[in-house]
Amino acid sequence: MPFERTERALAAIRANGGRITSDRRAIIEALAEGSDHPTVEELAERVWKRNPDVNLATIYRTVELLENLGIGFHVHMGHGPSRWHLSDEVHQHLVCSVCGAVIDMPDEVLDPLREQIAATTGFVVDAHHFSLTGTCADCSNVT
Amino acid sequence: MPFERTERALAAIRANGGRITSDRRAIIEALAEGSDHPTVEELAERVWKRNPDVNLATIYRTVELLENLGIGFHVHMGHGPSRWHLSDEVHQHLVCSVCGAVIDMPDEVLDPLREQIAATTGFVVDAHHFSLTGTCADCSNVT
DNA sequence: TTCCGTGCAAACAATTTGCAATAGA
DNA sequence: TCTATTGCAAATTGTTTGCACGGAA
Repeated sequence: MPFERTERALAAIRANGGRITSDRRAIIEALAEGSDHPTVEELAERVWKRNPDVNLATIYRTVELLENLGIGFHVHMGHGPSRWHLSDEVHQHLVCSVCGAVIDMPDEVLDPLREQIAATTGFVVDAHHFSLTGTCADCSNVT
Repeated sequence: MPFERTERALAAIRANGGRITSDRRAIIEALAEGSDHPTVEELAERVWKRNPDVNLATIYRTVELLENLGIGFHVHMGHGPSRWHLSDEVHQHLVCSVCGAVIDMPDEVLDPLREQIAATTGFVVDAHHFSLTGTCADCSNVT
């Protein structure tokens, strides 16, 4: 699975006239390896296990490239740095503002809201770009 | 209205053992004066019309104070700096990622979603902290 | 052989902080 | 008076950029 995603991303870069470098391969493998949402710093840790010589700026440039090609996205989950994931993992994120826990939700949970908002305002909600903040079950109970 | 909100905020500070300074009064008046969501820089412009000597750091410290007292909030609306508003203006924001337009929605639009998520996960969605991104009616049509 | 991609270090934007001076209560 | 608040400048954090070199195609 991670392998397929890696190859698909590399193919997209190639199809766009971009070059496949060992740096890019290491970065994309590191991003495809988990189903989580690493920050650039966290991604760098993984990349450096493969190739310690990859520069941070290169990682920034590569995730930006992936986003421009529509195969990568960044999400803001609370304060702090952006978090990155590949596009075949689109879903919503519930982030607890007390303990920081992250709960993934299928993208469709927003469908009723989307329909209502589209009907009344014409606005098409996309919203994977931001997470939904709130309080998780554990933190709600501890009061 | 802006006057009342200003007095209420000042009272909350006083009730908490804080001191009322001319800087804080100017900052809160500037924030209460509109129903919009200024960044700290934009807020500073308004503050400086009242008192040009207020330091930026003081504005940062004051909005942080308001937030700690529960009478002010910041929202992330797309990239760029946080935007601030007083707590009696709680609502959701739809932000168009194409043209940047901001549409305010009553907070209750999220109620059905809140109920569904609470029922299935126990997570209590708060969510005024982030805006909902997407594409506004105009930008959707232009394709 | 061409350019694209990369390293490096400096630039940047938004925000925070330490500390001495100042001013509310 | 006593301590919270402020100014100032420096430090931080996350990210971007200019430019010369090196490596894919």
